[in-house]
Amino acid sequence: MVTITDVARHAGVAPSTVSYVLSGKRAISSTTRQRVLSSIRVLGYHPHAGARSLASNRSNVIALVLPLRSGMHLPVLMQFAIAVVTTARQYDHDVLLVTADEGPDGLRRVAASAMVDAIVLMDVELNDTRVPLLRELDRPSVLIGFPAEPDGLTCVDLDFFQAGAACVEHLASLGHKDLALLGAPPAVYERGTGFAQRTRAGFLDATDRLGLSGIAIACEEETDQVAASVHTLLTRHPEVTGLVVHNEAAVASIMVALAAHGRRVPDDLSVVAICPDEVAERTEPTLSSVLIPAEEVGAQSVTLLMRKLDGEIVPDASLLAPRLTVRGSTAALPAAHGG
Amino acid sequence: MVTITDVARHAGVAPSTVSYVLSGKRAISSTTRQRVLSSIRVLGYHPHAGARSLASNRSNVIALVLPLRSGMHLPVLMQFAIAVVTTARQYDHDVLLVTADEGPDGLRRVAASAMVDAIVLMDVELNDTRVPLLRELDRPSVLIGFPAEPDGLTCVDLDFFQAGAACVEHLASLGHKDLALLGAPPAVYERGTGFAQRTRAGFLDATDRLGLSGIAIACEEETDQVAASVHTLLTRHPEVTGLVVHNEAAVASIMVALAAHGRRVPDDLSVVAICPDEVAERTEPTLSSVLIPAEEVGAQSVTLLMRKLDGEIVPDASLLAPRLTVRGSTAALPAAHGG
DNA sequence: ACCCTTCGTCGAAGCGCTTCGAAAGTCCTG
DNA sequence: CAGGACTTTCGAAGCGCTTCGACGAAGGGT
Repeated sequence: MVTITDVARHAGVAPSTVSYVLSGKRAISSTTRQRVLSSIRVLGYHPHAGARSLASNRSNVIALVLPLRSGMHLPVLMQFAIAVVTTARQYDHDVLLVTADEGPDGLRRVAASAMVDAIVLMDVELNDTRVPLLRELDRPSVLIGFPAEPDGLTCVDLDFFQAGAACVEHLASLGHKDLALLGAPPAVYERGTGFAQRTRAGFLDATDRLGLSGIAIACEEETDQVAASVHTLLTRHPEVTGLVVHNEAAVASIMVALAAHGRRVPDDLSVVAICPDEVAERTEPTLSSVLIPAEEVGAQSVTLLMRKLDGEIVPDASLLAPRLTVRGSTAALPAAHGG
Repeated sequence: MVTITDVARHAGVAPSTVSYVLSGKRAISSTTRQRVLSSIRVLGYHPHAGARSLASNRSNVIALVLPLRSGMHLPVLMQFAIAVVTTARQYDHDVLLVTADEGPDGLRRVAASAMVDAIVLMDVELNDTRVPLLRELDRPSVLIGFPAEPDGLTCVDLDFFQAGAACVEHLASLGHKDLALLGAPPAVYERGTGFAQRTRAGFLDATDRLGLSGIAIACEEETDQVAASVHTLLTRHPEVTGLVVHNEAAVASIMVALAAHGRRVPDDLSVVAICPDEVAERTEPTLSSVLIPAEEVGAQSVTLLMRKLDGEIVPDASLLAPRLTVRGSTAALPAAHGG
């Protein structure tokens, strides 16, 4: 192994000088710096991470904590993770992947052993058991999602309230007056995952505000139950012409169920989904949708974390604006509608 | 921060004694051990990871390297990742997530800086640029997937050859004689990702061996192109009654396209897929399938890695046997078939 | 010519841990 | 009861790095 002493000897300087060249914490003359850098290159020197973290109290590693319930939609989780890693690297940090199945102890361990400098919590729930722990740990942290009491915590997420509203506004602009929301499974609402509720609130608020009729119902993920939900909705509320779907897993089944009911999309019924682009583009017709900007959320959370590590004060809540992409599943309501 | 010296003082022993209690590398009397352990608990001591890695040359961290092309199916990747983390924890190791977008340098960096003891490479391709680097690094490693020249490398994967064969055998056992394989997109075959080719080889070998007719064609992932492929297949080869699908992303579209052609599954056509269970269970009818045992592969790779870290010799190739689950998409060929 | 800065570099201490050799204590054996 | 063989614990060195104080050399003002 090549050590800083080897580099120093090769360059004819003191080890501390090499350290200062690398960290830039003191001025080093240009000629010396060049000599040191070239020695580093020649010898293929890489600082020993452990030694560095021992001496400097900084590991340059952040923890990325996966949610407790892996019921969460995996591809989106993965997109988050990739964005977090990529962004962290831009700040010269690495990422330690921590699962919650050790319980909160895993978090405590990586923090207390000085393995990580800071923490990103993914897919935070309203009553997340990891959150109290986070408060007692002294490490900077950022949450993706919102817990019940986010005071003093830094949280990042898509603005689901706005997302729900954006869907309503889009449908309203096309002339639709009778809207429905097919949301997450009932269990998700009960569990109190914030995003489902916030979407529903945004949906209801917007329909109210615009003087439209809006029905919000939960929706399971399994094909047959989806069919049942759709059946119930369409028979009880045949007047509905605009449908908002906030349930990635059920999207495909819902489209099938609508077809089975003889409702053509978008001719008879316009559909807007809140889901990743890839899901929206894999249906027939493609879905107008509000995407979950996983990359943006991941990148933003790391950026905030780095600012906190630098001692900056950052805003408590960062809500990323929804972006609605119009595709093939929404169309204007025909002028003469039976009503 | 609580250090080993604090613990030693509290327990009335030398720091080295505490260290030996923790590592078990020397015998410590039961009474002393109890005293030390209780001090550790009382003080809430966690060893400093950096100091430990500096002194012992072991970081107890392994690198998990994501594939270069994130085109790979993300949920499966995530399942791998979770399994790797969970298993690593059982061996008291943590996992550093490394993306390949820094190029091979990222790998070199984490290895050379002693940040990780060993490396797991996910989704290895036939001509993977990371593989030569792995050979020059001295760290133990395990690959998930097979490169073109796996000599001397430890590789783990589903046995795709057997998987292709298993699908054929299942269909054959139901009396089907004319089979087809809808595989990965052409680009995947060209790129040389081993698993696609191995499945095809297994499929063709088995049809050959059993004296069946077998047609293997590639298949894109987009809905309209899938429809075109299915159309071509069914019109050119109307005799086909058994279909093997090895393309997760296209599964749903294929089912739709078959229906559009008036082919009922499984009445007119039996379908077996090679895909994760969740995909197989979300179609109508549910799909008989060979699953990609992501958890098993992830766990197995870590287990092998740990054995290598302990200096054991492990087998070069670990092929996990396919397991076929019969669901609703396969049925016996009616005795009298127009042929 | 002198003192006072400023700049660039060096040397040494110390981060918290592991590990090796040795010391102290215990127990047999002859 | 001396001497060997263990057992259990200690002390100190050292892992590779950062950082702080200090020092010599230049430069500026008087």
